[in-house]
Amino acid sequence: MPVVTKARKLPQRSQLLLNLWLCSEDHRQMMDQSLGSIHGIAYIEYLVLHHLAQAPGGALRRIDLARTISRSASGVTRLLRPMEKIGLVTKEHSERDARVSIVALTDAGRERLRDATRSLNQLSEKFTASINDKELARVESALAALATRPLAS
Amino acid sequence: MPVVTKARKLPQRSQLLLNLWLCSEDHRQMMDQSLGSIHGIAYIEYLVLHHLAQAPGGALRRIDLARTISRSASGVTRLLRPMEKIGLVTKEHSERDARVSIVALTDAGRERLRDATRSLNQLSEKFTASINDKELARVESALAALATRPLAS
DNA sequence: GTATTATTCTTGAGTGTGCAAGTAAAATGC
DNA sequence: GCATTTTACTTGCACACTCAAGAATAATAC
Repeated sequence: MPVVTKARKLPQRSQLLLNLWLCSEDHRQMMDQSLGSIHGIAYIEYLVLHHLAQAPGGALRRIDLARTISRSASGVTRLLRPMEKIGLVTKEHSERDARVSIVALTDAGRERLRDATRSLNQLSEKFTASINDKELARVESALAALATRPLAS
Repeated sequence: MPVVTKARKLPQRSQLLLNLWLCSEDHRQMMDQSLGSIHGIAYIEYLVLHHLAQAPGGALRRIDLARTISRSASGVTRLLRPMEKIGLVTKEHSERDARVSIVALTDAGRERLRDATRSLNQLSEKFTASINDKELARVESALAALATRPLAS
C-alpha cells in the first residue's frame, strides 16, 4: 500500500508572502510590456528616471541609485549603458571624489519620464481599480511596515 | 536662467505598485539566499515543489506548472532539468497524450519540501512580524483583489 | 481520410542579473 | 608619510529567463 502524504496548506503568513510575490511578478510583467511597447523603456528604467527626477539636481551617484532600486553596482553599470546611448541620462564626474561617477537626467530623459508617467498612472489606476481608497491606504501602511527600508509615498 | 522642473510625487496608486514591487523584490532576494544556503534550492524551486505537493498525485503537466508559477514553457524546461538531476522530481509520460510530459514529486522532493517549509515558515514569521493578524487579513484580501487570477490561501 | 490548425515541449539566440575579481582612489591607522 | 583598509566602479563569467523557431502530436474542418 503506497504511503500517501496529505498535502498541507501553508500558514497564513507564508502564503501571503508567496501571493505577494506572484502578484508583484504579474504586475511587473504587465508594466514591462506596456511601458516597453509604448515608450521603449523597461519598468526598471522608468524607476531609474523617476528616482533621478526626485533627486536634487536630477543626479545621483551610481552606488546610491543601485541601493535605491535594489540592484547591484554592476547591474547599474549595465543598466545605464543603453540609457546613456539613447540620451536619457549622462555620465558626469564628481569633482570631489574621483572614484564616483554621477548619473544625471537629460532633458530627453525628463521628457520620456513625463510621457511614461502618464501611461504608468493609467495602468496603475486600471490595475488597482478593484480596491477602494480605504483598502489602498491599509495596504500602503502594511507594506511600509513590511519593508526593510523607508518607502516613498 | 535654467528651467527648473519641479519633481512631482506620483499618484497614490502608482506609488503603491512601485512599493509593492520593491518590497517583493527584497523579500524574494532574502528568501532565495536563505533557502539556497540552508536547503540548496531557490525560492522558485520551492514554489515548484509546493505546487506539485498540492496537486493530486503530486504531479502536474509542465504547461500547467508553468502557468501556475508565471513562467514560460521553456523556463520550466530549464528550471526542471537540474531538479530532475538531483532527484527532486521525475519526468513521466502521459498515456493519453503523447505531447505532454508530466513532472512528479519524488520522495526526496517531498522530504526537501518538508524541511524547506519549516525554514520558510520561520522566515515568513520574521518578515511579517511587524504586522498583526488583522492587518495581515486585510492585505490578503487586497492582494486577492489585485491578482489577475485566483490565489491560494 | 486528409489538410489545416492548435497544443506541448525543447532548443538556440539574445538579454538581464549577480558574484567575484580587478582597478583606481579615498580614508584610516600608525 | 606610508601601509592598510574601505569605497566606487567595471568587467568576465555563470546563470536564469524570454522569445522565436522547430518537432511531434492532437484536434478540427471539410
